Amino acid sequence: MKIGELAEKTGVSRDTIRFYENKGMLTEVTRPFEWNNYKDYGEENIKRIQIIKYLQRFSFTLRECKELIDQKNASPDECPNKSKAFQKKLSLIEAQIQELQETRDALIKLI
Amino acid sequence: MKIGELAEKTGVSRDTIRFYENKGMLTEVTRPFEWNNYKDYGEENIKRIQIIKYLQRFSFTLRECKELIDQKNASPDECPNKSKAFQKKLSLIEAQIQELQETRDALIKLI
DNA sequence: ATAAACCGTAGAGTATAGTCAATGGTCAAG
DNA sequence: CTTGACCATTGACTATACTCTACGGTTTAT
Repeated sequence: MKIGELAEKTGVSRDTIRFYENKGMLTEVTRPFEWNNYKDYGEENIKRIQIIKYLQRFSFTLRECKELIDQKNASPDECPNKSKAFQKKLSLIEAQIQELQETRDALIKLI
Repeated sequence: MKIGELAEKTGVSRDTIRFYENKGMLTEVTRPFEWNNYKDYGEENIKRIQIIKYLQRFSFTLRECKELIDQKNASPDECPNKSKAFQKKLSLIEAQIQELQETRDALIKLI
């Protein structure tokens, strides 16, 4: 699969794919042809990019996405650190909500 | 008032003061001495920096702080655009809360 | 055969709000 | 009179997640 096809299938730009690739977040990227230097992106990368997009919805950073992806590959039973990471992210989001609510209340008092 | 004194009185660093100055957020900065090139920061800047810190609590950006400060100088009756800006900021914060709450709920369902 | 569409790399730019380092000059205390 | 504390300027660096440009080579369609 060439980069354009992967871009189309995932809905992210070529540039973004190369960006992820440079960060070491993709897998099975080869250069199968001798007469050009085009790369081939394995099917697995469709799922990887979907996972990234999914995790980003919960405000995971790319660094965190990479950690989770790497861990998942390390242990076939997907769970232990994953749910810990989700719990942690949940706490963070709740703290942000709290802080914003306090700011909002202060603002309301002001107006 | 030299920069060090202003820094001490406001609790922000010299670097930050120079940063604000470059952004045109300070006033009455003169160079009253011929034998050195030390600057003199007018008393007014204490209040300016306090206003900036105050507005930042409500997540106003420096650009917005500058606009508000400039407007305030334009019209001695402080109110009209100011309260509009605060209303707008309030809506934004409430939208952020909303979004974070939705993310949180999605996360909770997931866990 | 040629133009459009694609591919690769490298490096710069975007936004925010500062912070840090280097350089050189100045002031105050002992 | 020298040491330490202060001042000014310039430019680079931080983090995040891309996006864009420039350059040159390749493939595909007409």
